[in-house]
Amino acid sequence: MSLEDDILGQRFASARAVETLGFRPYGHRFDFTHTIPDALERYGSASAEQLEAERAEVRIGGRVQTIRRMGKAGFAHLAQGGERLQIYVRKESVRPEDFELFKNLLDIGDILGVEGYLFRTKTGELSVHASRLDFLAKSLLNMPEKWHGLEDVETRYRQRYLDLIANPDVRRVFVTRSRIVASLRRQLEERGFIEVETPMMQPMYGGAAARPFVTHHNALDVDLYLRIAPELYLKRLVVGGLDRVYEINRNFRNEGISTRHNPEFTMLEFYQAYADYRVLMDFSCELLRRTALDAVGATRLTYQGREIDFAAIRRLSLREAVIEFWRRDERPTSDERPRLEDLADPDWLKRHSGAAGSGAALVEIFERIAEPHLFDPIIIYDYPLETSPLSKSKPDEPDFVERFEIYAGGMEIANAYTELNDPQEQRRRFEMQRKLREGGDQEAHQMDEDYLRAMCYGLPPTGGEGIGIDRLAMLFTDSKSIRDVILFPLLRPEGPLGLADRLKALEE
RNA sequence: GAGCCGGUAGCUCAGUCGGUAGAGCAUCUGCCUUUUAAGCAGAGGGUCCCGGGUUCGAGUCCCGGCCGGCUCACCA
Repeated sequence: MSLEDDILGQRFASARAVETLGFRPYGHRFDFTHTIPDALERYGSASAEQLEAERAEVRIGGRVQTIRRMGKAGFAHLAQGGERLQIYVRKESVRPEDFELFKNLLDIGDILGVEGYLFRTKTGELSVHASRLDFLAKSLLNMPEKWHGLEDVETRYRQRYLDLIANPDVRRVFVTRSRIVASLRRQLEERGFIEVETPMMQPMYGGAAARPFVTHHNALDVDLYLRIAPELYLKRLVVGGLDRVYEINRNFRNEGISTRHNPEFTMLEFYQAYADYRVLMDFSCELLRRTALDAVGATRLTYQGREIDFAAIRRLSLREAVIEFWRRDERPTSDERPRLEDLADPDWLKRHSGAAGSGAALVEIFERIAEPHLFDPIIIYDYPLETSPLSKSKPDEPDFVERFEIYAGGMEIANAYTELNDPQEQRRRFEMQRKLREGGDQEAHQMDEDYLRAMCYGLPPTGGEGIGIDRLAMLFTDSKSIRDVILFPLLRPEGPLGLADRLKALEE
């Protein structure tokens, strides 16, 4: 018999004994007067004398975190909402069954309700002087160690609930993530955007360059793709007159997993009719500035040891960025810093990149030369048309489109453009993509005639933008890995645990 | 997909040159009415990730596999 079976058996026996004492081992309801954070907020600064005078009666509930038993009395900490409050259980102050419960049957991890009055101990800690205990739930398995918490990364991801119990910082990360999303929603709502939900299962995937997950619908007998982006559906809605529309939801891309990539990730996409990418640049800066304030209370923050400031976002064209970040020592050749004319010269581009087209080469060079250095938040604008099949071209530079990306912490966090709204031009772009696809580019955009049809009815001039919520959460919580801001990141499935059999054996 | 690193008690970790498997917390028994990483005395608990191999002998060395992390590639 392993130790864990031993513990499971002990705890199961303890749950039965709790029942024999007259408690329910798994309670139904507990009417508390304060959450633990509320109680600390309300009474955290009250002096011992004030507490004694007021003798505030409270009922609190939470998970038992520590127990210190001393013969005829003892202390425990209850944890709730990321905070903890001490309780003091004295034999002569509670019912006999309460003390029996506390003395012999309570385990770390159990959920307990306590009624009593607030006081301060000798050492000054706010505590509940218990008059009555309620048993609310038994914990049958050992909790992680109290001092070091749970460090095993795999267990933290697979059993996130344990991570949340044992590591208070983890809770803060996900609270911050929630604040980010709430702030973005609030700002968009304030500007008259409405939130919608568009299909996650799509007969044709588009709106980004990525490989999709495929699934199958039995009744219709059709293959469907999990969406790689909601873009084409949101723009159909703009055609339908939803001039300001947004969606915050999951995208799925069947690609590698890394510290910056999870196969499912959350994206905000919003579309504003009658706006262009210049309007979105200004809006983005304000959006990020206020999200930072709402999420962490400041626009300056530290990411991986370096300060970044969301109130001061630089703007640089893609070509300017290549020139600015050009470094001879990172090049295999001894070329001098290029001039703008070089970046327009197909021969020069061919010499410096293996990519097929001039546009792809320019982007490849940018990603190699400049991207790693984009740590401070920065807007990079004017991308080659070739790599942007859904963006509107620049009137004075037909090989470039009105598109920008925002980088911060060395990561791309947003992508935006003036939407292409000319159906003939869109058809030609799709045909260009089809040629790339026939040339072996699996991620090239598919011809989407249904989308073309919508555009034929007339898409107003529109600016659209996508912001990666997970990466924003990484920046605002100083997380190195995207898995630390996703509650249940994708892992290979575990084998059978055998827990059902062990529980069954206990019952027999 | 490639390279590097890791997997030992429920948790956090030691384990020397290949020679009987260790500590703290947690658990169990006893004592203890203001403790707080409570304390004191005692006890139990191991598929050393899995499978082969070398060896008189493997947690330790070799090979294969599984799972995870990091870096790179792809991508956002």
